[in-house]
Amino acid sequence: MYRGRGFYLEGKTPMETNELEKIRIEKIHQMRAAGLEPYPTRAEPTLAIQGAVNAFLKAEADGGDAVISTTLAGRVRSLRLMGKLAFAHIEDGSGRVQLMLRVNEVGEALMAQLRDYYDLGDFVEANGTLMRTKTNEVTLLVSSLRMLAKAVTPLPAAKDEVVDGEVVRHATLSDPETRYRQRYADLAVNPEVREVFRARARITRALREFLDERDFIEVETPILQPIYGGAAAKPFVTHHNQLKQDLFLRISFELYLKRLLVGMFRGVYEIGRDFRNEGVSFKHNPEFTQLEFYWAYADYLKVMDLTEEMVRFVAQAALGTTIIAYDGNTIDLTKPWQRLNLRQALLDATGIDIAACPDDASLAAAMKAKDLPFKPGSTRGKLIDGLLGDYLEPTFIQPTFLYDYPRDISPLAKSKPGDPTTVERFEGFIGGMELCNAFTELNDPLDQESRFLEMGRDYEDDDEERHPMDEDYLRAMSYGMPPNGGFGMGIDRLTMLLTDRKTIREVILFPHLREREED
RNA sequence: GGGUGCGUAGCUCAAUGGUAGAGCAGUGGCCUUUUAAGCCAUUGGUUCAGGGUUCGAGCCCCUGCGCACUCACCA
Repeated sequence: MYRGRGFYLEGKTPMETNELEKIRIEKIHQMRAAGLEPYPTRAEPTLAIQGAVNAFLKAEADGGDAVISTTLAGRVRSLRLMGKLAFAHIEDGSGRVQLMLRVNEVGEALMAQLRDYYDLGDFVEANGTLMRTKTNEVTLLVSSLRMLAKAVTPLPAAKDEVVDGEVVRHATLSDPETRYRQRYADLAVNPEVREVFRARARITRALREFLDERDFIEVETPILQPIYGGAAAKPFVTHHNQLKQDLFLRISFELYLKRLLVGMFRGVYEIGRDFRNEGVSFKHNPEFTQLEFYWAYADYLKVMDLTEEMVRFVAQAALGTTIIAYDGNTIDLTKPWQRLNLRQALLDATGIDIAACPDDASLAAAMKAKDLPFKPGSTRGKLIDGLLGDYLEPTFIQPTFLYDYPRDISPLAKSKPGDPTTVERFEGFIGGMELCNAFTELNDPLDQESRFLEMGRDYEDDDEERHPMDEDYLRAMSYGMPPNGGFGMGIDRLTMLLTDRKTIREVILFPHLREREED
């Protein structure tokens, strides 16, 4: 449940501060009155917790009685006070360690501070020596302890139990709404959530490494664009006040990246955010991260090969394996991907031969004859796209390329020689989900111009998805663009696959949620 | 945007239309090796919001808000 929040300033009325928070705020005042600073400016841990524990384990393994003295910092995750003895666990993102405080080592005053001022969730710094307790747990025998940052609001986790080295959480924060709206609390309390985002970072790093090694250059192109393009999607609109100019948030990077091939880069790529003003779902967020690359002198077959290699490389680099589990399925990225011709795959799945239906009306008639649902008035390409989404995409659990797409939904792809209705384009699927989209890029400026004009006609009644004519892009292409293969992949979806998450919100730190009214 | 479901203490969850509860956290006491939470005691609620039905509503009805699932649109 959401509550409007307020600030607690001394002498003012606390607004919406709950009982637990009032107690902790009172402790802050008491600490300051006692000459203790609850938010000191600097911390000076000598090691990360896991580093210290590892050093201790290594010293043990070496058989020595080496005394490891260290200062560790972290968040208090458990606290057990027993008068003249106390135990706590602290955690810092690298690991966790137990603290033991004995009155004869730290003195009565510190034991009293611990009792009166310290709570779960506080950041603390402890100096001491590492040892093992009677129950054999690696523990810092504390000689001094101080507050680094007092937590006012209690973290929502209840209890952690360590079973065979695995941390089991009892009654942890699990409400998805709270987890997404307060991701900081989710991350603080659920280590497996942190691991998803660590994996995500390894994935993007591996993609860069893979492309950099092959002499692609990473570039950055405009997010604010006067003309949007490169995909069939509705844009977000914004406005530049001083220039009195409406601008769009980009829906793809494509048209800018290909301009760079005109400028004599052999291979360019960009990893960044796209924005699409459309519905949200388990695989759609209004802003999402995309990788696009364009590769001079390549075609869609070379791009297919590179895609296989790249996804395999990323899985190995990020997970240490090329065999992954997704939604109960085992997916083998080691093997070559299945490659299916779109026309043949649709014929097998639906009995409709799209080659025998060269226009909107004939395809709609064929679908009607088979009792397949469709949206009246759709173009041939949109009908095919619908069939693909309904009858093919969900069946592609194992890695699959579907290739040779209808021309009218692919205005930036090059026609297949000898086939005016088809372009050299493929999409890659894993886990029943579209992962990437690529084509042999159209580099004929005259053909490109007529495609823009066709799109303008087809989408006359549908302003928002209409591709506006990009004259500067045409000018760039008319200077000469090398033949090239282009590629786009959703990084969020790749991360879903590699971390076995079933919704895109689990792989986006701050997914878009509807704004709540604060009262 | 449509359909279905859900919303109770800080967290995880109970409660035939009849006094709103439990565990954990919090608070108090005892305790020098605890381990899910040492032991004992105990506080804590605008039941998402607003209407309605009823002697009586957490529960039934209506409206709104949010979330989840799903359909549509899309990557």
